[in-house]
Amino acid sequence: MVSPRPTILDVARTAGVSSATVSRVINGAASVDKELSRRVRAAVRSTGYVPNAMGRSLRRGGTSQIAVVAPDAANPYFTQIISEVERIARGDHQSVTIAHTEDDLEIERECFAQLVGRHVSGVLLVPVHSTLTDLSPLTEAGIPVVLVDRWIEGANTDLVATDNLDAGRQAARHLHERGYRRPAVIGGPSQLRTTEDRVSGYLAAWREAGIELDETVVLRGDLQLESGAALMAQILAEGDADCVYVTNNRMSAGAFEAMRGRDDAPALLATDDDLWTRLVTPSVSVVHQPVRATSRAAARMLGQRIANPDEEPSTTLLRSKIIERESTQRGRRPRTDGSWTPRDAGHASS
Amino acid sequence: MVSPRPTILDVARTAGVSSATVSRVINGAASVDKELSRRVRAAVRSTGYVPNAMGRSLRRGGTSQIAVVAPDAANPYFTQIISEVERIARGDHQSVTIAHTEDDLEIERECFAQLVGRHVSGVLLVPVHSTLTDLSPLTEAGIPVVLVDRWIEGANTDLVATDNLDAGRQAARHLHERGYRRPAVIGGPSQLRTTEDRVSGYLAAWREAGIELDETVVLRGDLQLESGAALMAQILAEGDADCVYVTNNRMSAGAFEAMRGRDDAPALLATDDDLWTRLVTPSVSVVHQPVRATSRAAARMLGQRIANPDEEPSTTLLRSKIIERESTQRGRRPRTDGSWTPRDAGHASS
DNA sequence: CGTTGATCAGGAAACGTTTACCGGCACGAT
DNA sequence: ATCGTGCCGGTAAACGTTTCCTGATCAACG
Repeated sequence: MVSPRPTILDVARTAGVSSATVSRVINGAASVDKELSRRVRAAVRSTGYVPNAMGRSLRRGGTSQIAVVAPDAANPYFTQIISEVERIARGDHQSVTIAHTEDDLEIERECFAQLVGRHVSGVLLVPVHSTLTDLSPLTEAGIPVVLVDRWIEGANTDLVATDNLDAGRQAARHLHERGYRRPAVIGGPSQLRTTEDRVSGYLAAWREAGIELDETVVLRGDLQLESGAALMAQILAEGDADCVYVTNNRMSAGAFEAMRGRDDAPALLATDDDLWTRLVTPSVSVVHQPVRATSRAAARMLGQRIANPDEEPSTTLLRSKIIERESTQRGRRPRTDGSWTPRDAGHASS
Repeated sequence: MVSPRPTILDVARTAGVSSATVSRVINGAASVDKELSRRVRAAVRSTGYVPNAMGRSLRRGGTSQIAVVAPDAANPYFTQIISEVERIARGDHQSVTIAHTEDDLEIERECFAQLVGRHVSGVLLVPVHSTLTDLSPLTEAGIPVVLVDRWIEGANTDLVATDNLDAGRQAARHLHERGYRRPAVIGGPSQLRTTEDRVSGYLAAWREAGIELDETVVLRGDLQLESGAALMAQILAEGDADCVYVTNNRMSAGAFEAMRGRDDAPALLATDDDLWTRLVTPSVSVVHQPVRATSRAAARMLGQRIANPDEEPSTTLLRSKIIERESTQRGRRPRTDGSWTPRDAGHASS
């Protein structure tokens, strides 16, 4: 049905030269006679030849593929990393492959083996677990790894992440400065270092500000929207807190939803500058994670680590920043000016 | 620095057998003596052998990689397709590579050539352009292609998309049933078939309902948020329309933003069930595109097309559905119950 | 006991490319 | 005129795997 694809030999025959010359013309390495070069290029066009990447990689001893491995496609870093790393990869004639580990160590392990077998030139990794993820298959195979967002115990590879401890401190300071004094916080699973650091920083900053805290101010969810809603409902029911910091984006949305229509709601400080936070009423103040900058830094770092494998691994921490909106302002009544009403259709004339 | 990776020959030597036997054990095809098989497996473990995918693909004459090609990572289909196709790919021991065309025909062309060279086993494609995208490099190389979301003129490949004409009609009917009579619509660039079909369906349904329309009811934006905001501002300034249908998600958010704080705003019917539409006040009725179902159908279809390349291409159209919220309800006053106020911090005791 | 058939392991070729090596040719210098 | 040098093109090997084909061993059957 489909004619067999032309190989370099077909091109060579058509141009009346050897395969070596064709290769030289294609890769532009050595100098080739003008006339021959012209004939070769013509033959490439006329045969529709496209170099076989498998043969090439086999001979060259390495692919030019960069792998991006993340727990899931919903991870906010994922698409950002993808577009950043693609930009860099395209310039370097590399391609990008991806894999999702679905937060499963076994899948992650298997995935590493595949990447080793495929001789990828580098890996951007958001690991599943801080202690149980085992990088050694990759590192022993000499594959450069850059960790993104999550740290791995004892790994000496590059790391690019946000300074979550600092993010938590900034959150606490922001709320304290605005006069709030009875904080609560919705954290993630205690093994997850990112959210845990945010919680720690938050608590530390409140204590430094002279506020006594008992352990009941920390509630832990599973990062999903529903869990944020449930925990916020609990906070509302207890009625103790006057401000709540939510440490991830999905739970932030849930928390906001649980507060709708409540007059006695505490101030809300959410995480991630997602679209909804500026569209809702009242608009929601957020701790903005520098995802774009992080992704870009990670992609760059991998690029230079591939070019230069034997340098010392480095750690880059990027700072979050607070975007202040209405939800943490004192005494604001956004409901009187922040919403609109669909015009009554009855007024319409046809 | 890094020890060379073991090859199948190292394993063979260690186990005292030939490379052929090792290959047979690994691939589990032919039957091998129990004892030898045991020795081979032991040797694989002790050497840390991982098969070289390049050698394998070269010999087998094909990789097991599925490519996903989309204009940009922000495309709502992108992450959905990724996770669906990955699920299928993993079961089939395939991996997934991606490429973004950045809405650039030249990049898309180059990308196709790469995929041909890499002998990918199939491509899921959201094409850049309905008429200018040229699939022939892929099809001539015998690579199965499934188009997602966007149609290509004259291509006889599989297509999975949403029925946009129907989506537009549903939008019009929804608004008409609720008593609105002076419609407007914010469309995309007229070459973009998806939004254009929605606009056409919308206009057709209004006309069928006996409403006279002139051409001024259609405004065209560039799909970005800012453009939606600008066009909605224009509609508000003219004050003619009593309801507005916005044909893509980004412009929908912009349109909503432009309506905030306006008492005389028309009803809003947006596109895509994004998170913000249910969190804002008033919540926004939407035409929900079945992205998940579409992605899943596309991934399945590619799977079976790879398994079975010579069947007739098919077209699958999935229906949208309307999710009714507050923004298209008559006479609703959501501002009185849809928003909340951060508690005044002054009330707090330390 | 001999022959046939089945089963299974090994040798070697093949996939398509790059590149080390070699040889030939042209040109310049002595 | 002859030799040396340098440039450039071709030949062939090599990358690591799979698989065809062959040969050997063994069992069963005539």
